[in-house]
Amino acid sequence: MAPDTDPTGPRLAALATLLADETRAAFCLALLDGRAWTAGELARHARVAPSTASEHLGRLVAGGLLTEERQGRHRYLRIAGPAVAHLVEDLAAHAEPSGEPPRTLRAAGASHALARGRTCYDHLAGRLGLALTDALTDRGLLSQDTGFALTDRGLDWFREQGIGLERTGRRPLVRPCLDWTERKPHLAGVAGAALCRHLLASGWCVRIGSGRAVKVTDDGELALRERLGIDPGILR
Amino acid sequence: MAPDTDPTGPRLAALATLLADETRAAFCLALLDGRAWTAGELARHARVAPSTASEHLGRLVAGGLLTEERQGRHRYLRIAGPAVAHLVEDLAAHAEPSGEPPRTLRAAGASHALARGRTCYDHLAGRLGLALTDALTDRGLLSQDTGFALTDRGLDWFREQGIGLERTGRRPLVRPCLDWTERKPHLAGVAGAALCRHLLASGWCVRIGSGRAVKVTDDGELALRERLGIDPGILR
DNA sequence: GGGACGTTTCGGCGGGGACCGTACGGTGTC
DNA sequence: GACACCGTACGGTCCCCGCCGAAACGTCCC
Repeated sequence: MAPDTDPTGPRLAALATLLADETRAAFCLALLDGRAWTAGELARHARVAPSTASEHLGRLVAGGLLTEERQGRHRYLRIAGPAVAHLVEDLAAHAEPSGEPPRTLRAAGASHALARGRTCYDHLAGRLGLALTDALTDRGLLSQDTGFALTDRGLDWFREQGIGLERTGRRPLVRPCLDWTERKPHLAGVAGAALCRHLLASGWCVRIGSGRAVKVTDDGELALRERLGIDPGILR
Repeated sequence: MAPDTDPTGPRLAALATLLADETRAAFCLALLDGRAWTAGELARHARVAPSTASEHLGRLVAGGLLTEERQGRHRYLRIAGPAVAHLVEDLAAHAEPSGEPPRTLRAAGASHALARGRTCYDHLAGRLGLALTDALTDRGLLSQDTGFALTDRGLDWFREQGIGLERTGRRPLVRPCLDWTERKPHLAGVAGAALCRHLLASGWCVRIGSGRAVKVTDDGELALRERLGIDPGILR
């Protein structure tokens, strides 16, 4: 029996409290695009007064979920790290009951772009992320039969493509990420982040507007078909 | 940019709210032993009035985190499933700042037993869980180099031991679980649960008292040394 | 310097929820 | 049937916290 003075309960509750508010949850979800937002942008996004946002952001930073960077009169905020991003993603995946179609046209348009491809903190998700993951799996570079791991041939492939896989700290090389639109896992972890950086750096995909949506370029369609046999039609 | 009417935020907040209370968090952590507790037991454990516990349990059940089973005048409660257990574990792991030694002697004694071996919902954790995971890894049955997956030899080993690995639904065959005492991942998922069941059924380990602590029996020490080369000294 | 802008601090309001005690219904036991 | 026991419904209290507006501070630009 756990001792009644187990400090884990209060700490778990404190952590959950940070995400237990609609405004703070909206902040964290928005920041899942992996980039830095200003306090004002977040306030407008969540439709609350700047003063309200300021308080919330103070708590999220104090709680270690976000980090801040002051530049002049701006306060830039981002998710504190991959572990936090993973946590929020995981929680969001559990919160989503099932496939529920969006209602408004604008939401439908936005969610269509997001469903096609987007960043999920530092890796790719949406149909694009899934297509990459499936292609790696089909070609025997990634094994999902008995877990989730790169094969030896997969390691070679990353090396051939010139995609470095420097392991930093305790972060896993690969990790499945189950996001809340697709219901299948896609590639995350060090390799997922490296692959995302590589596609963006090569100009194979680009960000759309200011959000987390991304789209594959013409060069990208060619490269992905050549190197991974991905049918461009899937990505549209 | 995510639409402002994205329903994910409110749902995420609602889910987090369920764990954002010390009493409810204590309930969920206690139930992580994987067994059913009565409402009264949980109330005493968390030091709240029965009526208070009843309200909390109602919310947790309504929110899908717990399931209930009525038997006579008792109300038995358990974690709703592996996904929920995983979620709570994950959150608890993030909530724990770092290795902080317990203060009271009773807590030290209890946490010592828990550190040696315990169930983590349906698989084994603590030094025992870690020793099993490490042994499987050292013998090339489990690969952690490029992800987390059973090897072909690992699949054979489970078969030889007569441990069935029936996959149910979408649950992964293996999954790393990072709990909050050890800082290294141990084996979870279908295989982790099957291994735990096998050890308990074979009498190689038994539960201590009414909690989630387990200890290895003499038979178990022999079997684990023979089959996985585990030094019994590690488990003490 | 002046003015626009981003952000923070503070006071105050309002609502939700965590808690308890009490009373009550259902269940098992003598 | 009387009694202990487990769980629940209800009323009431208290406190926390999410929100805003107003005012102030710092920064950037002209």
